[in-house]
Amino acid sequence: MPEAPEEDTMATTNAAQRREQARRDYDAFLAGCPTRELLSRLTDKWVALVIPALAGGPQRHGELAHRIAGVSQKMLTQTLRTLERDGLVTRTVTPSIPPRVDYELTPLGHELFPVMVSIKDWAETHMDRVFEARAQFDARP
Amino acid sequence: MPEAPEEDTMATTNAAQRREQARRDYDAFLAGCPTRELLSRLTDKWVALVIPALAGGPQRHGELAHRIAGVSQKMLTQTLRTLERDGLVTRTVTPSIPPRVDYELTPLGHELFPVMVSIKDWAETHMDRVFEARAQFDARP
DNA sequence: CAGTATCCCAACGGATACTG
DNA sequence: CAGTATCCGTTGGGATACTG
Repeated sequence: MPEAPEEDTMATTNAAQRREQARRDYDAFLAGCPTRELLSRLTDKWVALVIPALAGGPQRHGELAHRIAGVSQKMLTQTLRTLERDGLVTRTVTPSIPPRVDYELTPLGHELFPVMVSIKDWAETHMDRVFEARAQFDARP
Repeated sequence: MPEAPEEDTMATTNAAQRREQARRDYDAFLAGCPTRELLSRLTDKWVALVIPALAGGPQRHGELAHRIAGVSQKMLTQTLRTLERDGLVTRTVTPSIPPRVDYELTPLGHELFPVMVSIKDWAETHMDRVFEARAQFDARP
C-alpha cells in the first residue's frame, strides 16, 4: 500500500489509465490507505455545500456566506483553505480597498462538482422517504 | 420552509413529480431546512464506506468490520443503527446460537449506493492529483 | 470585506469491559 | 458473535474581538 504519490512519468496517461492505476494503488477500505483521509475530508457537510455553491463561476467570501445560510465565517474560511490546498478551489485576491477575494472551482474541483451535487440533491429528493422511515422505526415496539 | 414531511396523498406520484416536489420544498442551502441535517448524516466517512461495502448482498457485522479495516465496533454499530433508522439498511436477526445478524441495503439504500460509491471512487481515482496539489500549495512562499 | 486568533463547550470516536 | 455501557482524550465548530 502506497504512502506517497507516485511520479507520473508517462505524459500521455489518459483518464482510463489513470483510473486503472488508482484502482491498483488505492483502496479506501484499507485502514492505512491515504484515500481514507481524503475521503474523510470530502465527506464533510460544508464541502457538500461549498462545492455546489461555486457553480456558475467565481464567488466572493461574502457571497458564499450568504448563499450557504448559517455557515460561520470560521468554518467557511477553513473549508475554503482546505479545498484550496487540495487543488479543488482557487483563491484570487484583487488588491483594492477594500480587498476583493474570489473563489473558483479548479478543473479538479469541476470533476468533484457532480459528485457533491448528487449528494445534496439526494438529500433534498429523498428527505420525505427518510422521514417516513424514521417515523416507522421510532413507532415500533 | 418546511419543518416536517408532507403527507403524500397522491398515490400515483412518480419519481419525476417527487423530485419536482422536493425541489420546491427543500433546499440544503437554507439553515433551517431539515435536509441540512440529513446531509450531515450522509457526509460521513463511515457511511461512505459502509454503503459501498454492502454491495453484493447481505453482510454480517463481523464481515463488514473485516472489510472496512480499522473501523471500531462502536462506530460500525452506531453507523448501521442510523442507516437502519433512516431506512437505508435492514437488520435481520437469525436467532441461533450464536445469533446471526445480517445487514442489507433497502431499495432506498440502493438509490444512495451509486452516490456513495462515486465519492469513494473519486477519492481513489484522484488521490495522486490531490497529493500534487498539496505539494505545490505547501511549497509556495 | 476578508482573515486571524482565542475561548470554550459539545460531539466524535477509540479502548475497554461486560451481557445475551 | 453482536451489542451496550462507560470512560476519556481529541476534534469540531460557534461566538467574539481584533488586524490589514
